[in-house]
Amino acid sequence: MLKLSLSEENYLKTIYALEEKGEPAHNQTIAQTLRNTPASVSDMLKKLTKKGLIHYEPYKPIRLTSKGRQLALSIVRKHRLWETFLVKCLGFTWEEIHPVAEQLEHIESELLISRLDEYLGYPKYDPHGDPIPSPDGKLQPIEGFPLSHAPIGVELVVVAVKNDEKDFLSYLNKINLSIGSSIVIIDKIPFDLSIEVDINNRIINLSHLVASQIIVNHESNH
Amino acid sequence: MLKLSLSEENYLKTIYALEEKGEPAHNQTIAQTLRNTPASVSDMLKKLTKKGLIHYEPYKPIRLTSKGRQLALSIVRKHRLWETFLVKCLGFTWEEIHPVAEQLEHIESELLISRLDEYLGYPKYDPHGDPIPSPDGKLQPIEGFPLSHAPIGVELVVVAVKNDEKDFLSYLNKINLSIGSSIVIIDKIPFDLSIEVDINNRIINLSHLVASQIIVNHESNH
DNA sequence: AACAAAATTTAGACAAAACTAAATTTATTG
DNA sequence: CAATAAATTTAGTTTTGTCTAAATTTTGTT
Ligand SMILES: [Mn+2]
Ligand SMILES: [Mn+2]
Ligand SMILES: [Mn+2]
Ligand SMILES: [Mn+2]
Repeated sequence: MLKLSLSEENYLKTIYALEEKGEPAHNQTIAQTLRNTPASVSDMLKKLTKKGLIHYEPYKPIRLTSKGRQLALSIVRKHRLWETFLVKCLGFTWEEIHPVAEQLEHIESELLISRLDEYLGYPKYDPHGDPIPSPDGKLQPIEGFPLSHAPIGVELVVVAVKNDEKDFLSYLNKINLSIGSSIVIIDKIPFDLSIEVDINNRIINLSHLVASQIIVNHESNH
Repeated sequence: MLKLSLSEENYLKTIYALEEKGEPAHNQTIAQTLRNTPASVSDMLKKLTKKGLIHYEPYKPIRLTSKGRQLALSIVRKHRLWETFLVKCLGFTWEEIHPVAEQLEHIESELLISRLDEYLGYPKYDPHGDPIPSPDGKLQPIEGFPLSHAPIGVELVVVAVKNDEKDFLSYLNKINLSIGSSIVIIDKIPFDLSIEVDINNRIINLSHLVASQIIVNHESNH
């Protein structure tokens, strides 16, 4: 199977992540995510095209080919399995794991990943609630909806968060919110779209921005 | 602390390994180990000198500075902790671990390594019997001597092997020899310096080359 | 000590992945 | 529908780490 460089892997993963979020993958978006210049991105896009990993027509949004998606998914699988390992085995907190998993995801060993998967008990979701792709690249979509769109007065369970940034996750720690937490919306404030919620019998106000990145459901996925 | 590239780390580790084996680190030796040309090695040695990591005078053997040794030891520490993890947690055999640890040793995270160390119960030796440097670069030397130099008729314990090559380790698997195995030398054959040994009540002949790379002691280190 | 052989360094080139600045293409809008 | 503005590509550099071929230094041998 095609061997990719570290950079190529990071580009593929970025394009996949945009696709997953439903955002069109434009040069600029990729450049911002990777903190590269658009000129560098142009160069790499040509290279990935030549390798058959993306569909690329200048100025049009970039799409992964099925081979490209397959490779991207295998990197995402590794990322999420390592994140799970860091939390379940090594006692990392969810805001500490992303930068380490960014490195570990590039380790190349089929055996390592299948053994890690087994060791962890074949987890379906990572510590942020994101689905872990199976070895053949299938993934179980998250069942849920943003807390910002949930009804008042109903008991909800947090199943995922849609943001890996340290500041966001530390804030959730501070208000004692994690995957599996129960939440009830007490009130909605029309003025700024913030909501008042009950988390572990403590009432707090969550901004719309925060609430929109917390995915909840009526029962746990796990 | 000084940040090293992947290549720089591999050069430092190679120089350290030669030093550990007592072989003078000449350009050629380093080139062979890393499968690079002597010209490339010359270039890198200049760079490492400028960074204060080696003592380098053209044509003289290369020695690590104390800063260089410190960095090399931290890579060795990571390598050996990961090897231990692969065997103890993921069920790898000792001939499978080296290439994977070669990749994992470059992951940069203090927290990751200290947590891994803790998770493994602060092991003193890796699966090949090599000592694992402490966080401050101290290492507990192996107590033992080569099987080729051991006396006849005495019960011995295997404490280490001085060769990581797959072929060598697979052979040891085949004859059921591992760290902790009991061995008694039954006879020595002067003609080719091979020895007849009893391993788990099976008598076999070991060549001098093999016996010289098996380190034994009168009792286990572990 | 002189000379051949071996080891090492130097010179010059190259590929990968980034950059800046300039040119070009596409999008927006008055 | 021009004409700006924005996005993207192209051209030309740079850095890192490698290579080959040639020059140089050291070592070993008569
Ligand atoms: Mn992550
Ligand atoms: Mn995650
Ligand atoms: Mn090893
Ligand atoms: Mn080892």
